[in-house]
Amino acid sequence: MTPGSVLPQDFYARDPKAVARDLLGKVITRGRVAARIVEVEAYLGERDPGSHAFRGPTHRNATMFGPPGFLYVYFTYGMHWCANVVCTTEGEAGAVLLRAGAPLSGLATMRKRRPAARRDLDLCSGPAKLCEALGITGRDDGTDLRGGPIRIVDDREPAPPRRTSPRIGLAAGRGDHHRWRWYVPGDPNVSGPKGVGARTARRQWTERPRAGYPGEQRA
DNA sequence: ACCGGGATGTTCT
DNA sequence: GAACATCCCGGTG
Repeated sequence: MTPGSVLPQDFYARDPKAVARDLLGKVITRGRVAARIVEVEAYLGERDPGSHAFRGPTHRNATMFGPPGFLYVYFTYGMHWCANVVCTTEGEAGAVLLRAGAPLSGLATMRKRRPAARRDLDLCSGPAKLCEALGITGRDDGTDLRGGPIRIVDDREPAPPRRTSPRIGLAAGRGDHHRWRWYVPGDPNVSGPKGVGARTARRQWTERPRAGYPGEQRA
């Protein structure tokens, strides 16, 4: 993997939907562990019923209201961490949820952190899995993505193919109809809806592999 | 393969 | 007391 350049703050100081789209294909790193981002979701802040910031600032979502280019990490379902990238400007709470990645390097470390993963395909194929593989916890909330332990870099690979879909896991009426999820079609690490109709829905959302995209992993 | 349900604790009603 | 931006395991076909 080429070294790559850290994404500048300007990259994050935009509408979360634009940031989400442009984050596909970028690389998140922690030490020697790295994954290519293949699935994200945009959350628009106080005007988005699906966002943690919908009801204004709280202790939990404070980082979202800070400057762009920082990591917002939250705890959910009593046992999982999820990581977001803070967008727009200080005082606004736009963010992008990192939902899945394709393992690039440090796979041995990932496997150690995620003993439940039976295949490499299970290492980063979900928001909480990605956090666990990269060792992201609440301690990393509020850290700078340009200079902290966790960084997002552009390794100058060509932009991957992109698709959109409704966001996953939102209750009805929480903005679940907006197509604010972006993913790389055909990448097997992309997470999908669980439960009834998963197979049909997954086909609809993930579709078929396209031209071989660098970093795309077939395990 | 495809489901169904349990785990587990913080946040907000 | 309910909801929750989830994951994993074990049952069944």
